[in-house]
Amino acid sequence: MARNHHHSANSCKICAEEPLDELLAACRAAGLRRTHLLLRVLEVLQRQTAPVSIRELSTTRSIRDDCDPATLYRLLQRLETKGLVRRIGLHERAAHYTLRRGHHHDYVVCRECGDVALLDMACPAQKLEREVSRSTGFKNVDHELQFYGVCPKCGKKARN
Amino acid sequence: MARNHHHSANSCKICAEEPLDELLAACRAAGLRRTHLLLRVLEVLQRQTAPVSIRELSTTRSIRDDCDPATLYRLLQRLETKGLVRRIGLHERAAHYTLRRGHHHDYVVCRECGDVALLDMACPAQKLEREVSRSTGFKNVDHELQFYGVCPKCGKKARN
DNA sequence: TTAGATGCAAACGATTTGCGCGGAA
DNA sequence: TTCCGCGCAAATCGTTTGCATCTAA
Repeated sequence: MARNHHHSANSCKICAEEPLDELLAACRAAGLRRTHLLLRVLEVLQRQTAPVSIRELSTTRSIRDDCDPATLYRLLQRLETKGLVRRIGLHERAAHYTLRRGHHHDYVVCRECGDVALLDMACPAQKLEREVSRSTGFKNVDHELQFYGVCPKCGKKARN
Repeated sequence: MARNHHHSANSCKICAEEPLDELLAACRAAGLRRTHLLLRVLEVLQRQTAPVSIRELSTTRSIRDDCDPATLYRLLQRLETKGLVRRIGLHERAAHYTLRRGHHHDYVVCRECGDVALLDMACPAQKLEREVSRSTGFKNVDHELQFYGVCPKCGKKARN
């Protein structure tokens, strides 16, 4: 089961690409310092619609040179704590991160190659959060929904 | 963020507890051998409604003695490949497993202590699988839906 | 008898942590 | 000048793998 990570994710028609300035403003407001690494990471996350792993970040050209893994982990933890990125589990070994964009997104993940595509549809779970909270007593409920399947590319390979 | 794993999961009113015999029959049909470890693992999974991690399995009284972690991992991989258990990511470091019961289940996970509760409600994502397949070209689509929140116990602690 | 399971030990990959230094505010 | 963030190195944890041995079928 090789994981290629083409990231064919189509972009969302609703979420406009947030300018870097605004992201930085949000970071400052959250008490983060305007670091070289922060800048680079935001740039990458901004142009990526699919969730990105730390390994992928750390091998990105612009980041590769000046990047210690530990620092990267710490930065993304900070960003997540401040609510600026969302951490997502995709059944890969490694966690993945996305910017928190205008509205909630769900994903389809290929079981064969790990490719992730963004879903551009009304999320059916969001309206249930309240119901879940009511029925279980859990507070502050949000959710994570992923679909898993075999992407067209891998489907084709299998048929040969 | 300590993870306690009380597993307060309430049981599902619909899924009857499957007799061990039937489980074993299914395993045999899948080509698995009736091993000591297999028996023990099935027993534990059967009485647990919440997903269980391999660590939890390996520290269960009945399993602890005769259990090498590598063997346990391999067994659960086999069981998953054969479609007998479901592997679930819960934002914990470790994967969790449940028996594939009568019908699909979703879960609420406590962000503080990691406690997992079973949700006994109609799953809103199941009917979307076809739609996702159609709109993305992914085949053989299923899904995983988890809600995250703060469980009553942890909510109380925070208020003190 | 034989393919499938196991135990042990070692490798691996993702993530975390401690500590002393450097840079943004 | 003061913390926050950084780099480096080592530790930890979950998981995988190779290999010789064992055992259910």
